[in-house]
Amino acid sequence: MDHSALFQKVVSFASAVHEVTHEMTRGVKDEDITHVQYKILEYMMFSQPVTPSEIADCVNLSLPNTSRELRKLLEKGLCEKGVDEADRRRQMFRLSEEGQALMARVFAQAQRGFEQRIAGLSAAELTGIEQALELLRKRVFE
Amino acid sequence: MDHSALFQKVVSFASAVHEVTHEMTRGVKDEDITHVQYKILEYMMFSQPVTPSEIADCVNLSLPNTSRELRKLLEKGLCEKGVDEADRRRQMFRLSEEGQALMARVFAQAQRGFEQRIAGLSAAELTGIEQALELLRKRVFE
DNA sequence: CCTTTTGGTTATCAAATGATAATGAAAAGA
DNA sequence: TCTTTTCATTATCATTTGATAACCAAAAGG
Repeated sequence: MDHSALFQKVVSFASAVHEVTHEMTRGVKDEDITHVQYKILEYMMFSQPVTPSEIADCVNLSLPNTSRELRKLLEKGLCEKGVDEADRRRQMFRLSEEGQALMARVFAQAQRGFEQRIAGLSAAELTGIEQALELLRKRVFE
Repeated sequence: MDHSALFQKVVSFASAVHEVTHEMTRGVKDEDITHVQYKILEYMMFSQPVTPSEIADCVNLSLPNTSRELRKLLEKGLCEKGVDEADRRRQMFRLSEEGQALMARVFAQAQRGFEQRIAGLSAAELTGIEQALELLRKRVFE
């Protein structure tokens, strides 16, 4: 079975998501971090604590490069490191206070952009959006 | 009015889209092009012909850098250049045969990944996906 | 005409990212 | 215990990307 038409819609949808994301997170430029460093911090926000291997998987980075970026984040004081006492090979990373504050700033600005986008929508429409998000996430985007 | 919860869902959804996109387009690595070059070709697929300025806008690239990447794509024979006779400052770019073939290969592989993701879904569910895509695109992602 | 603006190109440099090899330390397994 | 595997780090290099200045040609606008 061929679903070319649907596939093309998904592709161009993904492209739109990329562009809007890029626009909404432009506040990152005001902070002293690079784009991949931001991705790492963002990932830490949603799942803490995390190991370098997990980060490498989810952010699509090699382990050595992940390690390098984590070191930079540590130097900037944006995250903290601990050891998993159950398995002392595993290094556990989490956001520091400062890292949380940074992400709060970036998110606050992004959220303002988001609020503008959805301004004027009814409660029913917002529910529709939420359901659409969940549907796509479950069926298409893992 | 504050929609933090919905906003967070959008953020993590966008992140999932990024990841799946990355996974589906890993066929790009087999081709002799970089990621931004691929983005440019992808953009050309959906709107042809395009000027450097338009590309720069949509791919979030400065004009000089866009020009540089377009030159590389020309050298690789993946796109063609023409002049807008109405306004001879404007350069019109479009995919070459070879560029189309390249994109066809990448898309074919990506579509296989997509087909696997949606394998086993009913026609009704597919329609639901399509509607969700359109809703989100219109209300949230421009 | 002459000036200004717009669209594009080239050149150049700094920074970020990708890739790989070598190493170490802890755990798992024989 | 000894070997192998896993997780992580450091170091290094090539490539890609970002940013900026200088420049050119065509159009627009007096």
